[in-house]
Amino acid sequence: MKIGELARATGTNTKTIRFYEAEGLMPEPPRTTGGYRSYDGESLSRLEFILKAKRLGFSLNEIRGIFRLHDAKEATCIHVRDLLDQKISDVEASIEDLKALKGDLVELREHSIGLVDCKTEGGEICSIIEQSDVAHRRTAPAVKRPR
Amino acid sequence: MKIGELARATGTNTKTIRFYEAEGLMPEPPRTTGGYRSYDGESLSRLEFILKAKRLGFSLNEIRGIFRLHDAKEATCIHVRDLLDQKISDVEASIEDLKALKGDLVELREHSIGLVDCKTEGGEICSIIEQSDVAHRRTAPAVKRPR
DNA sequence: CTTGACATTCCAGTATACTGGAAGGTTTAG
DNA sequence: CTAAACCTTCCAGTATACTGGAATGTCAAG
Repeated sequence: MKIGELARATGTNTKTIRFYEAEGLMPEPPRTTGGYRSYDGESLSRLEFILKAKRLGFSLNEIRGIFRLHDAKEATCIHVRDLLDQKISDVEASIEDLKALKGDLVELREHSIGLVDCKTEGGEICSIIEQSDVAHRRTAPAVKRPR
Repeated sequence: MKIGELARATGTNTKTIRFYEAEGLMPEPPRTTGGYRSYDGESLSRLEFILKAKRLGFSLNEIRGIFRLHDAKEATCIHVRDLLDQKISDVEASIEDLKALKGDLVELREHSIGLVDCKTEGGEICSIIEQSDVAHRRTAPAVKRPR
């Protein structure tokens, strides 16, 4: 199986697979006489594993950690269970943060209904934001939505 | 006001202020004879504005957009209101994503209680993750928590 | 005059996860 | 034989928001 086939089989692309190899997530596969990477079913499983774990919100670094145990032939389940617990509590905390942020934003939005214009009087930039009292907030998390 | 004082007054640091200047968020201030940046109250307001907006989850790029209007002497409130609406719906969508992710993770966690060990039998890496059916999920958002 | 705190510029690095492109080699069909 | 499709390496760039450090200059106190 060449790299392009593996890419198609997993819904990734060749760049990403080579990147994972360079990052030590995928093992270096044997090569054909022409120098092409030649993958087997194990590579396919490994790549599928990476993609599943990523979908669950594991970082490449966390995935690397799982593989380190696996490649040292140690049991990974206990470790993964811990990661899972950690991730669940991180996700819960993130949800709470976002709810608090949403509260602040909605309040600001409601407050801004009355303002027809906040045209720069005396050095103001935008009274909606300037009049917000967000000293209690930590910097909000990124919420960029994929298009 | 020198850069260090401005930093102290706002709870930032000098590196960040110079960075904002390089990014076009802070104007280039006048210099003392010695070449030191010399800030006034307007700079202070501007920096405070940046920090408030950031706390509300606006990116530097979005803040730049607000300033572009302001510096062109156009009303910023309508624009900010739109940003606010956008951000609110982004935050709502993020919350929903995270709830779905949490559901998946909790399910996996519960499923994993029964497993004493998933020691590598026949090429398995970790059955907790491998047996998860996450084809329906898009890649989960980052949930790294600041320590 | 010296010392220390503060300032300057400039370049480079951090973290994350890739992506783009150049320049070239291999394989397969026609 | 040639053209297309696919592969190779290597370097650099994307986005975000800074941070670190070197080498050097300024200023006020003692």
